[in-house]
Amino acid sequence: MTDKNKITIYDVAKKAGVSRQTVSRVLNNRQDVSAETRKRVQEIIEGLSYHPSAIARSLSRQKSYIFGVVTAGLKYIGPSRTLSGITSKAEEMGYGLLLKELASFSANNVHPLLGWLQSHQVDGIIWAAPEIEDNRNWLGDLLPEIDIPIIFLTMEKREDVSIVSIDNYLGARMATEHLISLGKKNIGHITGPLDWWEARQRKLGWEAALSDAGYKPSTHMWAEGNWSSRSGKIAFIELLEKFPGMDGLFVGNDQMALSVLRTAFEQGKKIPDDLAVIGFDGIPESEFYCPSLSTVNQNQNALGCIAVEELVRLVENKFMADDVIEPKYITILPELIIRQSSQTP
Amino acid sequence: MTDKNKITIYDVAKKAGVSRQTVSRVLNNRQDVSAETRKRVQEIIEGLSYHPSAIARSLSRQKSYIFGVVTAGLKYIGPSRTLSGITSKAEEMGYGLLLKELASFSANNVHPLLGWLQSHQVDGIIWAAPEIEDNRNWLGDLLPEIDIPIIFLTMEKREDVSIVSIDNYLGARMATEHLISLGKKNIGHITGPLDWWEARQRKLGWEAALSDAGYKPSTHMWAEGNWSSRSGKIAFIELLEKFPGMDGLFVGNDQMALSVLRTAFEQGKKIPDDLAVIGFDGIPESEFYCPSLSTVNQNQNALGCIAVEELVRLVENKFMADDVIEPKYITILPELIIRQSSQTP
DNA sequence: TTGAAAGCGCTAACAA
DNA sequence: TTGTTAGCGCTTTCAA
Repeated sequence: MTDKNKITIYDVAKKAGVSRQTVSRVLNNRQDVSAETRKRVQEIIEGLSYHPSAIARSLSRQKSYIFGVVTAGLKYIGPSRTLSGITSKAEEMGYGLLLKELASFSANNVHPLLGWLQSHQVDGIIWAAPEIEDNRNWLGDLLPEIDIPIIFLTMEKREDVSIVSIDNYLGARMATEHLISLGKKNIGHITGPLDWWEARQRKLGWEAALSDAGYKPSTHMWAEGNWSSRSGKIAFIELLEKFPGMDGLFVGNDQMALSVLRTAFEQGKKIPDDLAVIGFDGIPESEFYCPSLSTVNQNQNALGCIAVEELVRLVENKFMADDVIEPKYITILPELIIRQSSQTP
Repeated sequence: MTDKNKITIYDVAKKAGVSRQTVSRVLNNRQDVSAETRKRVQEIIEGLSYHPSAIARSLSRQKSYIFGVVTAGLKYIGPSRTLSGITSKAEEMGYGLLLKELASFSANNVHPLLGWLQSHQVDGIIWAAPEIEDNRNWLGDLLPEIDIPIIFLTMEKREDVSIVSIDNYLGARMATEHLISLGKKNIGHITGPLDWWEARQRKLGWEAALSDAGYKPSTHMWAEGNWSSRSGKIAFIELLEKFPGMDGLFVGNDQMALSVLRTAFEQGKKIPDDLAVIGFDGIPESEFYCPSLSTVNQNQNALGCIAVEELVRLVENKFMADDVIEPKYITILPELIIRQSSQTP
């Protein structure tokens, strides 16, 4: 390790025989520096392998080029895919990321977290944790106090904030209508945990598709899971009992669908003939389930990318002009992927 | 939004009728403040909902309480599980995280990235991207220039840096020995991409277990995949041809094992009687494969946690004392999970 | 084209 | 127990 005396702009200036401002101008690519001086300074910067302190810059510019990201459930694939979209787009747009993962999905006490982000002068916040129960209640109280642009992911439309969401309702409709188009007449549904907004939206889409086709969704036709494969199995067994005529099944996510496929196999049910199955998410493995799983693909990577793009818009606008941008509700369309589990023979 | 004039320590001081220093003392919980003054200042802080600027603090203290995290492949479950361990432990230890995801696993040009982290004065760096090909070559050149403690995840032992690794070699041995203990005599292997250090370690473990048991590993007994389910299928088909007597198979990860199970089913091979299969990783879904998959569980969450703990040790030591800590190579033991795919009938 | 002075918001060292 | 003075490393006036 080299000695700890870090090199500052002052060292560069001294060595170059110019003032610190001049070095600063070179660093910021200003035009008012003679070519000659610029070159000399640049060489010295190289030679000293000097890195200007981003922290000092942030302080003096009052802009950090850092976004705060609040996420939850990184050990699941969905949130990480979104995060991956966020990192790549943020990199592209020249922003760094300060990451916080909530201890639980439904974490409610966001006050200290917001304070922390504020104190770190993030230029904007991406709220990528899902909407569950009342974990958006803080918005009413705290939002007015925050002077930092925020963009939310996957939550119910509100007038006062910008949101990017995948259209879960539409995806569920598409899935259900697809099963109907197969000639299935008794279509069940395994929901996600219904305190999740996304799970409720998917259930609504299923109900709407059934109603539109002249069927009446009712309680014996659905069961609630919690996204996990284990819960999917339990819900499926429950459904087999209370909805014996079921010939089609829309499952709230792919992981639950995995154990549906397996349990159906164990029980001698033929898929898709006896029972057509479609999942939700489009995780890469679902193509290799046995049989391969039809699913509704949601592009979570794009979700993250779009969130960053929109946030950059909000932020740059705040710094440049003073005309407030209207909050937007941006919707991403899901996409149907048909595979063996719901293929017409 | 409230007005943009942010509240500073000066505003608090003025309102409380004390100096900024006194406010600073209250903020930092110093003892040399009268109870009375402290209380008054605290109330004003509350009332103004004042958040001290972490950026200004970092600048003046020369310590940011931020770690840089370099990761790759967040869209895959492994890296995200590790990241999740990192976030939770960092939170617990009072550190924030500045996140960078490499554009590709094998990204080689880390120079600007290191510069960026340095300029942001991170107190330490967690290098969580995997070791592939020559993407550790920069260590020799750049490491001496970096004055920031770094901890690396899952890479080959070196004397000059601290490393936390899961013992891939041992895990592979355990898996293979387990198959041997079942009475299997012709045990194949589907490797990960062999430019990955982890994949090579697993292959070595498989070879060692075979040799120790008196079998001779040879080229016709293994095939190379790239971690994906699709590649697993291709490799399996290749193996079926060139190693027809195969009655046991150690697969480099669970996703590839998924398509092995499926392909075996399609070909009428009975698992585990005709072919016993074991994977690697222990992803939650593997329990619900059909049949459920035996696997070597690697606790990636713990990997992240331990990395943070060790890094905190390095960092605090650097700030407190000046005696250099010896680099450590910490190893995490994997764990065998036996399920249907390798169960004695 | 360059430099001097002031300030970003905070803390450390010293005085009172 | 409190306040004063400097300074963290940079950028932004303004003047030369």
